[in-house]
Amino acid sequence: MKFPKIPMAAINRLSIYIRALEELEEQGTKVISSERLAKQCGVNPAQIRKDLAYFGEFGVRGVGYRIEDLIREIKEILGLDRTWNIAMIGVGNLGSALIRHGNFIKHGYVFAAAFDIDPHKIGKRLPNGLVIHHIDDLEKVVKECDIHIGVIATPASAAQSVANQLIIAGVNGILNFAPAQIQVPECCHVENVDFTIKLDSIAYHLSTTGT
Amino acid sequence: MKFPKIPMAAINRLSIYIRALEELEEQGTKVISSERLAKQCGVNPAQIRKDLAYFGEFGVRGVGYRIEDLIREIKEILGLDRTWNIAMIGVGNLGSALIRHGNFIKHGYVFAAAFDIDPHKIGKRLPNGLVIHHIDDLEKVVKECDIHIGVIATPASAAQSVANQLIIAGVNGILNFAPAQIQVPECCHVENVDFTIKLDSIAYHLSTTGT
DNA sequence: TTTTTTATGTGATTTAATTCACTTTAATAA
DNA sequence: TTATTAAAGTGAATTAAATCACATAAAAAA
Ligand SMILES: NC(=O)c1ccc[n+]([C@@H]2O[C@H](COP(=O)([O-])OP(=O)(O)OC[C@H]3O[C@@H](n4cnc5c(N)ncnc54)[C@H](O)[C@@H]3O)[C@@H](O)[C@H]2O)c1
Ligand SMILES: NC(=O)c1ccc[n+]([C@@H]2O[C@H](COP(=O)([O-])OP(=O)(O)OC[C@H]3O[C@@H](n4cnc5c(N)ncnc54)[C@H](O)[C@@H]3O)[C@@H](O)[C@H]2O)c1
Repeated sequence: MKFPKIPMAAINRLSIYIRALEELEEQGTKVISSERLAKQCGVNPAQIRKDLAYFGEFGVRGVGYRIEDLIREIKEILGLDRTWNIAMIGVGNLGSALIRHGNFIKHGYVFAAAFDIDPHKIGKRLPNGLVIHHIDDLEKVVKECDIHIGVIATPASAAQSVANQLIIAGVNGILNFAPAQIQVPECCHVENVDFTIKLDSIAYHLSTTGT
Repeated sequence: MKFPKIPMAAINRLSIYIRALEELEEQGTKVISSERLAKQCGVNPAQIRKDLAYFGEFGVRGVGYRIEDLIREIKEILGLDRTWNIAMIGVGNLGSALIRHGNFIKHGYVFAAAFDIDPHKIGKRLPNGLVIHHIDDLEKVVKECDIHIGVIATPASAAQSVANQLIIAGVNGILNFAPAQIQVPECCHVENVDFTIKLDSIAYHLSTTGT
């Protein structure tokens, strides 16, 4: 494969493949074909082979993919052969639920610092041991804790200003839960999570195919 | 337009247009061109016109779109010209944060009932007044409360069984927060929310464009 | 060894989505 | 009333993504 531009959808599928492969590994399976993996992930087998082919040759013809190896390879492709330190901005309802959640650490994501603007919250210690910093200490703490990803869980009205502060602090990856379209420079990558868009899509389907 | 098959991406964009339009309406704007709306939403103007053209003609040539009318039209397209009653399954960390969250009601989504399997939680009253039911009462309560959408916020291990119960109860729209691939019949529409996939995508971008 | 089997890797094809570029229509100015 | 301007609507072109179908290579069987 020459100079392929890699579709974003392919990257997202790699995450899905990893989930399935890890489950299979737990069950003791050693090797799997693109056909069986495809069935488990609900995609086309050729899709899996092509997605992987963007990055190299990881299978054995006539045999399939060695699961242990493939997991390692995909993790390396995605940059998951390390841990990522995350800053949580906005320790409210959602922010604290996310920090409390144990699943992120399993995937190598570590909440390394938490920030808020509410004076009642600053200095408080969370169940997992983190102390809540003032948002104005962001740049300092980001450097100290080697943070590369920021999660925005503030009200929408604060989202853009928080994003600006993150970028000044040198954070180039942002996961935004606020229902606001934030503007960032080219160097920064933003992923938005908006549950209401998903609900809207469900409502559409229910409405069009008899309630 | 004859018999267009509507791309799923178009439906999701309609939600984004609504958000922007509602913001504009609050600011007192009455009319907007596809060009200005496109800039605000970060898409191509022709995209907006084509997305809308799947459903009819809503603009005025030479003028633009009357915001109030367009909001109403899009809401009707998406089936948002009504309220939707939702059941929350799994009132843990995430489930209770979602129920507590005030933004859903603004969009017409009402948490009408909550369910869990933990005996300590059954019968407890949530801040918003809902009583937590046992999951085995799902079918009965779904009927009583006219619920059409189910949100799964249980551990992944329970997700498939919960989905089965929802479908038996006649719920055909599911928003699934558990990191599990659930199997449902044709008639049921599932949307998955998986934050770690978004984080993986951020990790990939940070890794490829020098950390 | 040689043959058969199996499943990857990939160029070619098909399908889908997006964008362009032009036509149409409404409003405004001359 | 007529010309001009602005922006929606849309068929055509482009671009991107997904799938097919077969050549290729490894392993197993003969
Ligand atoms: N809670 C949910 O289930 C849910 C669901 C979907 C979307 N969201 C979105 O997630 C965001 C957070 O929701 P929530 O329910 O946790 O809200 P919340 O009000 O409980 O928490 C927001 C927190 O952000 C803090 N904050 C405000 N401005 C800040 C700033 N400039 N810097 C740092 N911290 C700041 C507040 O002090 C508060 O602690 C909102 O944008 C909401 O729309 C939440
Ligand atoms: N909390 C988060 O921030 C977060 C983030 C991403 C994904 N998730 C996912 O969301 C789900 C919920 O996460 P959580 O942190 O709220 O977990 P949690 O353990 O706090 O809550 C799960 C709840 O589900 C209930 N439950 C278990 N089996 C059930 C069943 N069969 N029927 C009804 N209720 C049942 C449990 O009693 C518990 O109250 C998990 O799958 C998790 O992976 C959570």
